[in-house]
Amino acid sequence: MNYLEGLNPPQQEAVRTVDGPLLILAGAGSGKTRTVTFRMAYMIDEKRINSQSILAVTFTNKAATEMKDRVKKILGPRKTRGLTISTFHSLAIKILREDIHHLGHNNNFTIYDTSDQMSIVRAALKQFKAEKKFDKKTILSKIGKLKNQSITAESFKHSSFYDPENPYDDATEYCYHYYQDKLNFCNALDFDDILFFIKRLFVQNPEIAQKYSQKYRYIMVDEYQDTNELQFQMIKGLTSTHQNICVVGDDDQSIYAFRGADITNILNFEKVYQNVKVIKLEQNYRSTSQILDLANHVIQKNKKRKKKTMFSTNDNGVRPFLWLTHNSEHEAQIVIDEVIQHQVSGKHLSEIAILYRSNTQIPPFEDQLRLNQVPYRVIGGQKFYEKKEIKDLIAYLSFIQNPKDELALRRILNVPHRGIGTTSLKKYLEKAKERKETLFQVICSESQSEEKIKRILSLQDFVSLIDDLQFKFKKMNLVQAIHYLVEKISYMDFVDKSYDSPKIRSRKKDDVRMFLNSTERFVDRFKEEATLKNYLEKLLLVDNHDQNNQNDGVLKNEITLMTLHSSKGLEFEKVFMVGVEEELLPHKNTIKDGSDVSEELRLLYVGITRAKKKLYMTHCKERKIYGKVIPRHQSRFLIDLPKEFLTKQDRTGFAHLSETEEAEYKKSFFSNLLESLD
DNA sequence: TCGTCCGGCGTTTTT
DNA sequence: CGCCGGACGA
Repeated sequence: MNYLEGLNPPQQEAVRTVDGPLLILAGAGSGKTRTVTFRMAYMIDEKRINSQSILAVTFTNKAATEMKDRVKKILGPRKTRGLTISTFHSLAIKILREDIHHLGHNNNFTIYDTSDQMSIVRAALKQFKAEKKFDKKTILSKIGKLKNQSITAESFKHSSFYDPENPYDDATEYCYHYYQDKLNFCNALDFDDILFFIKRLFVQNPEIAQKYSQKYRYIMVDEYQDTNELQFQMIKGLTSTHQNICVVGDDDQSIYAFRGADITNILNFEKVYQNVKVIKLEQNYRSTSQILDLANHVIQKNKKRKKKTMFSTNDNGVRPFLWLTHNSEHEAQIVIDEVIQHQVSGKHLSEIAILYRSNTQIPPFEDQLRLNQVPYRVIGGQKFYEKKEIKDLIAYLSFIQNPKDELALRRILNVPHRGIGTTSLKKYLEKAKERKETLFQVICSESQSEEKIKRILSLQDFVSLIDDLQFKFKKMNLVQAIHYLVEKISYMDFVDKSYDSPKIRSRKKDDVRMFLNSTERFVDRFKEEATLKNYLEKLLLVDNHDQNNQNDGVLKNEITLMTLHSSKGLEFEKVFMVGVEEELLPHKNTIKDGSDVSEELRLLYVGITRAKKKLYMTHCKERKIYGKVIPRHQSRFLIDLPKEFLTKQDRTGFAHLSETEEAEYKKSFFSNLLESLD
């Protein structure tokens, strides 16, 4: 097969450039995934490079899976075998499971998620006892940022990041120590640690970095503009024995600085590696030229960027709209009116997306969609494994796997209720601290007590339950063992007792069943690889976006609602970007004290470039914020825009319609009203 | 030990 | 306006 056919010259150049550092600046809709997957196929099939020495790194599992599927489609499963396409975190975990002992840690570690982190910081703050109240979220994000800068709890106080005048730094310093001690004690790592440990491993033992670098002779990184400092360091380590590094990205689509993404990684790539070849993919195959013109015009206001201008040979199309509406209800109403028009004209609803800056904008749209019985799907929101019931069961699994996992133990100790509440827990925790033992060790020895009081008896029951479970999980396969667990602790009965509303009860029990089903799917898929450890890892790293998406690639007839952030990488025929107004885009918190709003502008750019054929933006005259009506203004990014870029229409009256259209509209409005009264 | 009431606060998100 | 977390009472 000729892997260069059907590609434009810069795309071909990118495919052919296999050796040495390569930076592909791939603008929105420029056929990036196509180029990258063809490049891998070319390397394996044409250049006869062993697939085992090729590594592609992505951010999300979804992107990794997609890339794998696309390469498999080109090469077939046989030639694809051995190819590693992985997220940063999965790869890092794989390396740590093998080599973390060089840092004096146990490879049996557990991974703590955000809510685990929060409960540790909460406990730390309780012990810190300051007059002033500190916000645990702020502390946690400070700790995360420090880890990203390779600052340990010990080095914080002497680092340039520590400001003795700032009381928050004092609290952070205390909490960081408490937090990290707790993690160590529990044999746990948080998401930042996973990368931080890789860095330390590679720095302290360069021969290990070299080992992996020699294994992966050809490395590719997707969405490079989103990498943070530690991810950059990890790639540096992996390329310590060669320079075959291809990074792909678009600085104009960098929207994750708030979580540590460092745009200078892509801007400085040419300085870090020698003899970098730069290829720009500037032809857009996605949008009409009027949509693209608007996008180009908007983004050029950003000064710090790699210069690149997208062009297309597509149709002119329809000029994008900006609609002014009364309030958020009216905004939703006219958007959904348009959606219905699309629907009655017989077109597929999967062609439409509603994009917003903040999840708080969702309710009026959901109301309107339900009212009109338009099928829809909201992306994001609460993750499956964050639901209480699922967390309970996962805590059992974590504890069975890692008996040092104190958080898991605390979670399950009184679930279902065994009469071991916070008072007893506190007592045991203190004893554990005194004796330098784990919580479970204390509980075991307490249960040995001769006293035949209720508390001791239930402790004994608990200890023998855990004993039994550990045995069963060793002996049975995962599905049988988890079913046994749910039965043994009568978890369904516990759920029944926990909620009054029958509706919520059945929803929660469905969640549990869904969890059991997903275990079955996991075991079916991974067979003998389906260990408890692997399952826990998979659960935590699972992609928020594809949990509802176990369908077979057939698009459902429903519209999609999601944040601008989630929309990156996707495309739709029609896009409605709603709430394009000051304090929402740019968001309120980015406006204050002359801070940088360029990321907000890029967010607008990402939204615009999702649209293939039609783009509608909206803003309101006023909006209810936390129950209070506030006057609103259109986004600064769209003011002063020359007329030829955008059709601005006032939809609060009928001014945008001709007289006959107005009569038509009023007629249909009143007949709709009469219908709804039936 | 568990339920209820009140006060505070409120982005974006992956792993 | 609504959720979450802490305090306090049964």
